[in-house]
Amino acid sequence: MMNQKVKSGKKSPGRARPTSESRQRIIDAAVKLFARHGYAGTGMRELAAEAGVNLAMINYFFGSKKGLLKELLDEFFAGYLEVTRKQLEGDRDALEKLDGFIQAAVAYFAGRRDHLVVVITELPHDDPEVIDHKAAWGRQMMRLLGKEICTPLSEQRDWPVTPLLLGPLLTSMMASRFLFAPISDRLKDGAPDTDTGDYARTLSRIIREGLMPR
Amino acid sequence: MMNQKVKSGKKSPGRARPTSESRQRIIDAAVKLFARHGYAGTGMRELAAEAGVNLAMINYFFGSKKGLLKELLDEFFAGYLEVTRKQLEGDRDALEKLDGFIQAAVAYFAGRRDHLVVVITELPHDDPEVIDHKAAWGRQMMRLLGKEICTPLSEQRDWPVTPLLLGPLLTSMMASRFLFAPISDRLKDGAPDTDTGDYARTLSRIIREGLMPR
Amino acid sequence: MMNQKVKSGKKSPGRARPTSESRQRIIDAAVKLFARHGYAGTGMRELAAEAGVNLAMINYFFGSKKGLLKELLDEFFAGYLEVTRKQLEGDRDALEKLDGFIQAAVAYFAGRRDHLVVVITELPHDDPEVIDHKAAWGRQMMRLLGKEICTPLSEQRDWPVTPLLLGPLLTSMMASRFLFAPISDRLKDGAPDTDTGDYARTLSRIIREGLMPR
Amino acid sequence: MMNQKVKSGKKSPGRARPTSESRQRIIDAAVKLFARHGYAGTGMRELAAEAGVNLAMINYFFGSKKGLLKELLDEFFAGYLEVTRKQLEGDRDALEKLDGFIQAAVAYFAGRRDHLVVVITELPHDDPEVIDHKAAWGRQMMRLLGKEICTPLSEQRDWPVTPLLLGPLLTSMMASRFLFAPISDRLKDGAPDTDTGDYARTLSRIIREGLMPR
DNA sequence: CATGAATGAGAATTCATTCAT
DNA sequence: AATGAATGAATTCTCATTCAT
Repeated sequence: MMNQKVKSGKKSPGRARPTSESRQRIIDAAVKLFARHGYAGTGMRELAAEAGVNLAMINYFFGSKKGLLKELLDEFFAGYLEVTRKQLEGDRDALEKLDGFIQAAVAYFAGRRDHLVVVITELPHDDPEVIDHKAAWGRQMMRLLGKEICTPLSEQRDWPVTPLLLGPLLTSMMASRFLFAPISDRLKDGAPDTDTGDYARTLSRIIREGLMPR
Repeated sequence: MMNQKVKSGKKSPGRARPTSESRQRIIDAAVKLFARHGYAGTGMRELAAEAGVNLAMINYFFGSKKGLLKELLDEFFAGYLEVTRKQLEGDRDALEKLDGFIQAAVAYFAGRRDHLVVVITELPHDDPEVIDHKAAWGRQMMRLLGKEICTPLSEQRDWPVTPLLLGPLLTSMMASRFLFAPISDRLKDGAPDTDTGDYARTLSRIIREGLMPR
Repeated sequence: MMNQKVKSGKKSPGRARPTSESRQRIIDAAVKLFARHGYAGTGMRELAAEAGVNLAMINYFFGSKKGLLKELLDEFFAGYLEVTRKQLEGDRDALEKLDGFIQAAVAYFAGRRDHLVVVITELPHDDPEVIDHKAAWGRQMMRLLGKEICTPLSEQRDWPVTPLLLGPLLTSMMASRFLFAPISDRLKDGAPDTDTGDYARTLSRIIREGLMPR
Repeated sequence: MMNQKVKSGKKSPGRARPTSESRQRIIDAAVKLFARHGYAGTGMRELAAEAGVNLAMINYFFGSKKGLLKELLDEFFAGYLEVTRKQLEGDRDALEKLDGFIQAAVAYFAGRRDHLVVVITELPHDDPEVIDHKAAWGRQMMRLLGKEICTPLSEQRDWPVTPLLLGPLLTSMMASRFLFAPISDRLKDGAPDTDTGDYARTLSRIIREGLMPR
């Protein structure tokens, strides 16, 4: 009845894991295909084929398709939280922290576009098994944002911005470019992609100063 | 191969359509379920049951599941574009237009939360049959934004903001609250939802002035 | 429960029938499509579309899909039997009759290729409702062939040929060209079709003299 | 899109194939049912039940229902061509070859009545995916017949018989008995079947000498 | 680790038919 | 005579998963 393997993903320190090569190929294929066709829209046969791996291996390694999804989500969330923590904790000025966060997070997103898409498109779906993973992560993000950004800022400002607004808002803004990529690619007629650094800087500026220069 | 029904959706003025009642019930059920379990994650049986309609009627009216999806997307896009056009065209100041747009669009999103979720979560998926619909809509949005907002503003500002950045960005920002709703609901511990109008005003302010007061 | 129309096809003398034009269009479409995709392989939607007629009309006129098939079979059989009778009855020499029969039957087949294909491909299928039609017709053919051809010939020959062999054999021979048409067309590389009359004459000759000249 | 199984059918010598037993049972059931109700008229449920196999195994082994049909056709064609080649190649007299061919082919048909019926009734249907299989086979038959029978005979005779006529004609003649079997069975009132050998001899004689004795 | 076979449930779609208008 | 809506069963095919080897 129970999965016989299903190494629970967050045991050993760092990144150690037997990672039998096949395992990693499955993850890579999953990220790619889930991002393109969605989680539910991707079949395990297709996945196994893309990974060049026997179908049964997926369940062997991850217990189930959903286990694979959780693995991906956790991978992404762990990294995102780490990046956030690194930028927000410390004793810099709140606005500087925010700048640093945006730079680092955009870079993180840019390096994991497919992961990001999977995370975002699965966000609103209310699978009870999956939603816990997301909420647990969200709670930590909110706490950080509240403590390091919202509270300090609210003292200098006449209107409040809660972490429950700011968290989703920032994430959405930074993700927008990658979420809309398939459409943007069609519309930009061969024009080159903006540099990721520039993209982050623009976001930073908008967040801090708004669209109009002073 | 071709659907023999699928009345083309944009003939008569206003909202007239034979709308045999069943048809509408199917659409309503689809919006609801697609938003909760995703397009691919929703079965047609479940859909028919929710709509209280015979399974075969879905294909009878929409030709295919994908035809139904396109209908939903087009419905939403048409309304969104109309709202946008109404706010952006005219001879007001660009920033006033932007304010009006944000108010109206947030209100539009708030009234169609489920539609919105479907549209956003399907955005990055690259089904070739569906992507055209999205691109066609995107093109019109970009044109409007470029002409009415980006061009005027760029004259008063030293750094450029292209519609290809602004369109996705604004949409994502306004959508973020609704996209993250299932998670936010878990995290806000019974605190009441912010009023939609307040939400729009906050966004407006951030867009115009940034996070820091002057 | 019972079909409310279903005029039984062999009532009125000659060919009189209201034949509301739609009715004929349905028959024509059915012959064409049944010949190309088979009876079971043709859907009634496809059929209605090809005939330019509302789907429900088919059952209105013919009671059921099978009723339509029987109509086609009967049409063909009646004509075939008529042709056969005309050529075999009378007091000519048996071999002359056989010649006449082959000429007339090949001409009849050539004018109703699609009918022929439907009849032949449905021959071996054992639908109990349909098999009676075919058997009833077969019986009459056998009787004619036996009386007018086999019996006379057997007196002049040392080996017997029964109508149960000759009937299927002749029909198959004459039909072979039309049965294999889709393949032959691919293989003949643009060479023109043999004239139908020549085809009949060749068959006649083979039947009478065999492949070797004396 | 592509079947991942569908082992290509003509690798190893003789008849070897993994043939997991289920596979063969499916084939046997298909031949039987396709012959009785036609290809399109046979459902896969019915087929799986008859084979005593899980429904999904059919697609697992053959990719699709059509894949299964092609397998059957190819099986039959390969054997038929082999029989033909064995009888027609060599340096015997053309008429002797023809005799040998008829004996062997009738015997082959008699041993595979159901296969034969499937092949013949699918012949005139113009499914583009299937027609290639049939044409490829037909081409080889025609070439053999032309070289070994038609060309030699045409030198001794004043009227030509092309392989495009003779191929379909011979096949139809030999098949006629099996094609018409359900009807013939009804009409022969319990009389025993003619022996297959006698049937072949009669055909041979007709082909060589015609219906009249010298 | 890896594989091929197998399974039952479910997928989307189409079926022939009916019926009120 | 004709139509559009509706139905329940059946269609082919794919699903995620399991298991013996």
